[in-house]
Amino acid sequence: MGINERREREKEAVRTKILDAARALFASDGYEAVTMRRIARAVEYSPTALYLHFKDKESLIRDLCMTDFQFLARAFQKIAKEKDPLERLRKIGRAYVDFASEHPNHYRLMFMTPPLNAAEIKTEAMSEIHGNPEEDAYAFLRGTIAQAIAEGRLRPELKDPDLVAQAAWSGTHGVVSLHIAKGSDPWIEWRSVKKTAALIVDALIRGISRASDADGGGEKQERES
Amino acid sequence: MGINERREREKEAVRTKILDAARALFASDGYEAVTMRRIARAVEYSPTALYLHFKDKESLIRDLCMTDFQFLARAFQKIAKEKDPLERLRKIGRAYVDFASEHPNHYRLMFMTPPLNAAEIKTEAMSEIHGNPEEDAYAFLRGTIAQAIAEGRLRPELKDPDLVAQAAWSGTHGVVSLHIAKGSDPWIEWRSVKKTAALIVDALIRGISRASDADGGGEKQERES
DNA sequence: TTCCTATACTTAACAGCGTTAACCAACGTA
DNA sequence: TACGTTGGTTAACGCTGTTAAGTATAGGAA
Repeated sequence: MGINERREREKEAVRTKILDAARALFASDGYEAVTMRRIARAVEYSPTALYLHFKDKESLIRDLCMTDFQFLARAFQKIAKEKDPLERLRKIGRAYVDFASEHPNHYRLMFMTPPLNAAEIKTEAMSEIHGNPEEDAYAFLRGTIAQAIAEGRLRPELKDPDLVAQAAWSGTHGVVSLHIAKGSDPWIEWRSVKKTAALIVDALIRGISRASDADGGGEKQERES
Repeated sequence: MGINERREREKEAVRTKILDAARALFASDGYEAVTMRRIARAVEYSPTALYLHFKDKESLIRDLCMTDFQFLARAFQKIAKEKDPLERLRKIGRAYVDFASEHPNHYRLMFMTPPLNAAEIKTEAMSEIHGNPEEDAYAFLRGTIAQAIAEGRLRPELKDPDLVAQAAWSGTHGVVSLHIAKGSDPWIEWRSVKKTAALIVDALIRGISRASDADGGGEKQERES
């Protein structure tokens, strides 16, 4: 009965082939270049063939994102060995900024574009990932904050790990998304993403740390154009 | 010879009529509802008539934005009377978040959507606005930071007003843009924009303030769902 | 008054988009 | 050998931004 399995394998193969083509289009030609017809041309199928593998463009894109989210989560995993939660927080910030700088088109898709169907669907594939710090980048960040709170490293009024995690996330997201959206605006003398991100991460960590802790960290001054 | 002037007035009238219709569409039906044909239907002209008044959709949209930028700058003007730069900074943050919360569709257009023509054109109308704190919101923010630096309120290593201004901007932008783009993601237990923004603004101000100044501010704890 | 030209506008059309309906050919099964 | 399932196709619909070509009208000149 390996015959059905073989078919499923083949189907899965063209599925990932489609996803890879879409990803390549994103990376090379940017967001608006990714159309169903161009993806189809890239994989040498008719445009309608894509609909045998994905319900519509929206869900194709969402599938694309999901693997990218896991990619980011895996990047975070390399930081997991850092014991000190505040230092880990700083490294998370750096890894996040690196990811966004290296994959701006993916970043835009993942974090700057509201889903077309305002109410998103909870697929089962996602519920496995969700909450698991090894595959869910937000959970990893949240866990780091929770540890900092548990160890009494944060100011006493900061007791909600979600709130603090979202604030921290917002900091780095703000820097990178502003650059992606407005970085070509000639009216502003932009400073580099790296520098701005370093400043905001340092200031934020100082700002949420308990007084006795607030002087540490952020010591090394990076230089750049 | 008032005849040409009258014509020009009439032309200007339908021009603003078009812009108003587009703005209304944005506000009521959101970003992707704004199409040339729908604008045209709203003003009771043929779709192609819009091209007599705007080069293309891109520049129509940009014109729309420009008046919105000025609207934001005027909102900031109400804060100008606040003398203390750090307190003014806090109020800027609040006003910014309020603006974004009240006009999410405009916000998305203004700050979350990269321009189609990567290289933006410097129109003369813009060069009048640029740098003038009364019409340029960024200039107003930058000026506030510069004052704080001049008065010795910031940590000594923070000497570049653009860098600090961009970091501060990124903080609030991060919060609101994350909510606009991902606020309907059911996997995250979102905290309110207001609360998150208050936290990040307070923490940031604490984090960039000179040590002697860092304990002040951020005293009142707002409550909400 | 009559002709002419510039101007504001329209209709028709093009190419590309996401998506659906109808059709077709090949394969595994009975 | 006949049959239904499966993976693919072509044709088409209604939408998008935009251009080309045509039309009516208003103002100036004869």
